[in-house]
Amino acid sequence: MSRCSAYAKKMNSASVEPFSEVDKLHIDLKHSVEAMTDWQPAGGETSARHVLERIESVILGIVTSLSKDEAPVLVLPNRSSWTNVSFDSSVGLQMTSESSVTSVRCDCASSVTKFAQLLKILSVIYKLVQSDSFATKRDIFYNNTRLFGSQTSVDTIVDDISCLLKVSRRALHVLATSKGFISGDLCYMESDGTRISCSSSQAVAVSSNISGIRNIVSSARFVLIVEKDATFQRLLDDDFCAKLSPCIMITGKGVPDLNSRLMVRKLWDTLHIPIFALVDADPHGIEIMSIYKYGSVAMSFEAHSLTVPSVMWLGLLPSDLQRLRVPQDVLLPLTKRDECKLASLLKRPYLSSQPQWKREMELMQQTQVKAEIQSLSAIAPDFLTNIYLPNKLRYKGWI
DNA sequence: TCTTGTGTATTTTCTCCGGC
DNA sequence: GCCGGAGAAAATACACAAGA
Repeated sequence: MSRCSAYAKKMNSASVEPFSEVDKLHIDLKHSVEAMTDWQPAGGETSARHVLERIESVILGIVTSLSKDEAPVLVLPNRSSWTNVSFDSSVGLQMTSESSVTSVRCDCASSVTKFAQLLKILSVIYKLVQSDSFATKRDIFYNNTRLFGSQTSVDTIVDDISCLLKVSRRALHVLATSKGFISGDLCYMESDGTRISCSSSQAVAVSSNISGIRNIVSSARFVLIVEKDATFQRLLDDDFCAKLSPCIMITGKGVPDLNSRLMVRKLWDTLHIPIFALVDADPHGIEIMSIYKYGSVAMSFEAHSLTVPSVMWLGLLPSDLQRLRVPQDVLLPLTKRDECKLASLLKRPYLSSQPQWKREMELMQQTQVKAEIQSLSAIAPDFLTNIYLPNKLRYKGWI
């Protein structure tokens, strides 16, 4: 008997209520949220007045320095330093100190350009907030391409300003094009009143104004975060959401953009249903899943509105590769770079609260192999949709 | 000399565009 | 139509230069 039909037989003969484990998890999560007296949904938007006041206070500091005949300096918290970040199991990676800072001086040749760029973008943001209009980072770049040089510098400075003023990028009236897609048992209303239904066979682009979403209606029993668009499309083609159980699927197409992360957080705040991650069994897949669950260092100052610490790792687990006897020819050897990435992931502060994750990563280190989700099709073309995921959900195969 | 800051490289995903 | 390159969005790691 083939492995595929053996699993199918096991599924059919199972006496347990389908997905009762998912429902149990749902109840546990609801209770844990209710028990958290200090729990609050992702914060509301900072008022426009507030943002304008903070920009004015920065400008006032510069004017004061000039009036004293001193060179103005902008002190930015270092967004790439782990020394400014601490781990809180209920929030994820959070910027708690500003012991490491970057000083952008206007009297220093190496930072005078950045100083000018910061002031230019601050002035653009001030006008946008004042006029209640919005612009994309690309709009800002084309505003003065000679000054900015590349769009990368605009991206970095917008996030630096967001961190400096302690307000979200949305509150600065700066948008980024969403790259994520969502599908499944979900209806909601956009800020402009447009009613969106995600239940059709076509996926819906994740909104670029998540805070404006209201009237969310769903009878989904769980949310499935899918790392890659290719896997997402495959599950969509197989009608995974409708066939298996009412659910919501979302993909951020690789490293997730802010809107996809905000959308997952919005669904968690509203529905309190289990959220599972389906990623490649490689260091980058684990990193992507960690960004949804614990956040990133660079955006740790906004962790309270971006992370969902209840995210569970559903697959593809390194131990699944052995358990399912995935053919050796579809497994890939770990590269030197993968090994470095894995070693750095094992040092992350949140790993101490995830012993099962740690064991899986150590297993990857031992076996020296990685695998993509698509490698499951080597067992059977429909293995992922009809066997792997249903069994994982039925038999509590998440960690 | 050591620390800090900056720039580059690399990874993931996908889309778009031009050439063959 | 297919292929390759560029670009976009997100991330981290590392090398090198500058300043204290």
